[in-house]
Amino acid sequence: MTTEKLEKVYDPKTVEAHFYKYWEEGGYFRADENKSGEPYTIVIPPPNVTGTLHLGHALDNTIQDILIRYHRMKGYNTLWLPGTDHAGIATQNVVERQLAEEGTSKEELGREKFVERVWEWRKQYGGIIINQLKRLGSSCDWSRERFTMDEGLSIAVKEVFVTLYEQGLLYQGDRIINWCPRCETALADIEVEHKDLNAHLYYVRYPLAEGDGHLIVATTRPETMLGDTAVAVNPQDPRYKDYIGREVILPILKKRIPVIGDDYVDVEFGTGALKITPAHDPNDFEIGLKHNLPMVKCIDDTGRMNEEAGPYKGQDRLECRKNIVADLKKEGLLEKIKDYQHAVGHCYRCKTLVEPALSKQWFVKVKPLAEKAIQAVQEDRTRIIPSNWEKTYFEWMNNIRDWCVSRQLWWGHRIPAYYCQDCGEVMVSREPVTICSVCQSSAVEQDSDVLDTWFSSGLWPFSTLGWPKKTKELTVYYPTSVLVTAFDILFFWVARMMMLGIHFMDEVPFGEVYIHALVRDPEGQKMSKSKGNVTDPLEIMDKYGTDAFRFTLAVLAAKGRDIRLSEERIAGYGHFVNKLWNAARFTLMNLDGFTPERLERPVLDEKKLTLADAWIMSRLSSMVTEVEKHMAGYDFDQLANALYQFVWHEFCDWYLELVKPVLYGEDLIAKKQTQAVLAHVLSAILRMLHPIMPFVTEQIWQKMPGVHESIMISPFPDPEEGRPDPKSEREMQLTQNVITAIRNVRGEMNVPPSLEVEVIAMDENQKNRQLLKQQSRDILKLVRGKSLETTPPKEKPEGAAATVAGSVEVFVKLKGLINFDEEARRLQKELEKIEKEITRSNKKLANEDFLAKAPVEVVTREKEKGKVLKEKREKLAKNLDRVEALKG
RNA sequence: GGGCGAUUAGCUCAGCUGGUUUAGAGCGCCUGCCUUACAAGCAGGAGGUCGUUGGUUCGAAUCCAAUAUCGCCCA
Repeated sequence: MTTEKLEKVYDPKTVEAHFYKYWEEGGYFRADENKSGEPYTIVIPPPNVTGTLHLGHALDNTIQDILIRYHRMKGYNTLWLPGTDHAGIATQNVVERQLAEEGTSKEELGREKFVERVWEWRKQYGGIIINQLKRLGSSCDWSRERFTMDEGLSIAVKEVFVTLYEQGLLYQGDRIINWCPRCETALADIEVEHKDLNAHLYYVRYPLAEGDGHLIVATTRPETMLGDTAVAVNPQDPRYKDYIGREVILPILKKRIPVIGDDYVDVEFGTGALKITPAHDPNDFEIGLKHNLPMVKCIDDTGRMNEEAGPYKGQDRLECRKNIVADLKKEGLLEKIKDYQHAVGHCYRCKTLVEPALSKQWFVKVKPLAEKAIQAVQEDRTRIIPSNWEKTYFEWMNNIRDWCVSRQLWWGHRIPAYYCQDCGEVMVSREPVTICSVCQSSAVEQDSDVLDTWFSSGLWPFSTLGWPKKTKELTVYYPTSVLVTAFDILFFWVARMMMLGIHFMDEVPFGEVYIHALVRDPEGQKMSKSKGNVTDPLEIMDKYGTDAFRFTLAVLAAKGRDIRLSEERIAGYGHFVNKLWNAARFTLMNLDGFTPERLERPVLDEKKLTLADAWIMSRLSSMVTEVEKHMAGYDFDQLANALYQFVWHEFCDWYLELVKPVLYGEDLIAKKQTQAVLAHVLSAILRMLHPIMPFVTEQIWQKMPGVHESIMISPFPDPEEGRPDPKSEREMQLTQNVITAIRNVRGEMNVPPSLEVEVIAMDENQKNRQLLKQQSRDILKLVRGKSLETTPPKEKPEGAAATVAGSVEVFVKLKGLINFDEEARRLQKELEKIEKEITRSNKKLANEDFLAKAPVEVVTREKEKGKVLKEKREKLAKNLDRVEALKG
């Protein structure tokens, strides 16, 4: 058969588009729950529908795709389930902005119309990130794509909400929550980002109601004093304990408020007297409850002061702060202002300053759920990799507080709680409620709030498989095998899935959690749009090809490390893709007339294998073993590096060069055998690389003789496809050393490239001589040599440069060319190197403690090493003497 | 304030449970080559007291302690 040739340069663009379509249309991504085989499941961390692919996604999905493609080739029943997240706040913000541009607003539109608009928006733009994932080569089962607002997933959400309510694990209550005045919604604790701000500590005098004097309180938020309902001091504090029970006048509002005693007050902080604002601070709230204080909210939902703020009503909270400080100063009640640095909460979506505020919300009682989630990790039912994240996980889970799940948004899962307008009854129900179950009134209204997006994504590993229905998919694919994500959503998402998965499925949602690094810019900064340091993965893929990009991500994905992505690095691995391409081009050019019986296990005449063939087969065997090891350990950097090393520096640099004489030679039987090995090793390389570089490997694969199917479903190589052969590896090692030594001489002595040199190799070891004789054709070819004489040690040739490779003394005849000064210098340099090593080795061996305490094999090895070094030194020294004499 | 991590070649990073590592890779640098797979290439080369100081050990880039610098998370 004839082989189609490849183009000279690999062109990623056409290949990528072509093969993605080929895979998708061929149904290669599709999972089948009725198929046999051990299941291997990954659910994608669903990106926001509003999102576009960033480097974090690229890394995350590249890793998942590597795992999925690998396991698919290994014969697992593989499912990679994709989808997107409805991203409540983010999506609502996007559509609101769109409305603003049109000169309207969601309020003008009304809730129903607005939600329709969001769905429309989703239909139009929601597929963007999905297409970008395809661009990356992700082999997801798109026929199972899910969206957190899908009907099925919405049923799951309702079921979970109602069940938790029935179990007493979900309640409505008045608590301090984090309020974003821009988004006008409550946020969960972890949706708040704390940033250090340079602020001020204001010392304010609160005059005593009876008699002279005052208490000074220190606060960072003077505007909240309008909601103060007490001043607290520590009862142990001698400065203040007599004030307890008296009253002070709240400045500005001139209200009388009590001085109370509470251990909570830190005597060291500020003045030791603490203003208490129960409606605007979580700690003050607790104290307020304990002491039965009134709770006065003075800031409204938009961040403005309300009627409780008296003269400041209608002012923005920060404007009010300025004014109130000015007024206090005027009244002589401001003691001093100190610079003060402290962490202030910001909305993680819009970066607005968050306001702690008293509010009626729905909460999940997470403690009991968290306990089981902690246990699961302690018992290794879920392994977190790398394991140092376990500590962080435990830390967070142990200090977890009730989870505020209601959001004052319009876009999301509407809370299935209903309120009777007549008798006030609260009804939580799976079905819509129209009649009050207590008073039969029909004045029933559903809660206007929606649920936190993470509430629905917390169900992702099982809601996507059909839960609460008992589906075949659930039995086959749950629990999932591994969850791949960055640490920044370990708590947001992973912890929630753990808690809810265990609670509702009675089984952990995933056996392993692989936490990978965060991608940063070359300066180590977190990439963000506001910093303008964002690298667009799509531009990268356009420029260097998807395979080069994916390979780079894999190489950089070392555990427990942030990734700094530089373009030069990607370009470098682009060269690797091209190298592979050209190696394949060469191979295919030389397979004419060859039809493999079996590509995976070539039929070989073991006795007639050339040294190169036996060697590469042996190396291949170890390579496969290594690849499997790294794959199992999530060591993608080592995986990629090992393959790079093997392909470039063993397969290309050595094997392909050694194979040329056979392929161009007359011995047709030998040629056929080498063709079989060559084709086989290339095929194994392609299959090993395919999970990382899917496109180029598929393109080459399709050109291989005898191939009719996608590489995606070809078997992943196993070590048996190679042929472990330590003897050949040893022999090849010696051959390579001799070749390198001669090349070294040529380079150092500036031998003109066109000059073919005569070489003499001396060795007492007869086997070595025989080996070199056998390999002389290859050696001569790789060093541009004219002749190779192998002999036992004898008189050294004149006018030759000498070097040593193992036990072999190598002489390169350079009569007339040789510059003795230069040769002496070269030998001197080599000797110095050796001398250093010998000194080191001698020191070790002279140490009696070493001989006594180190393991025997280490000592033996060291002795052996010392012997070899000394022999080498002797040879070099003799040659140096000779050269020095000739210099004479 | 508590916790985690980093510090290795000019740059970006590997180096896993101490001893075949004489500390590696990519990019960059120097020398020579357009050798019919690849100049996105080939061959050769230079470049590191492994942040600092102590300790453990026969042996430390690797383990321990302190310290410096930087980064992240939590309060």
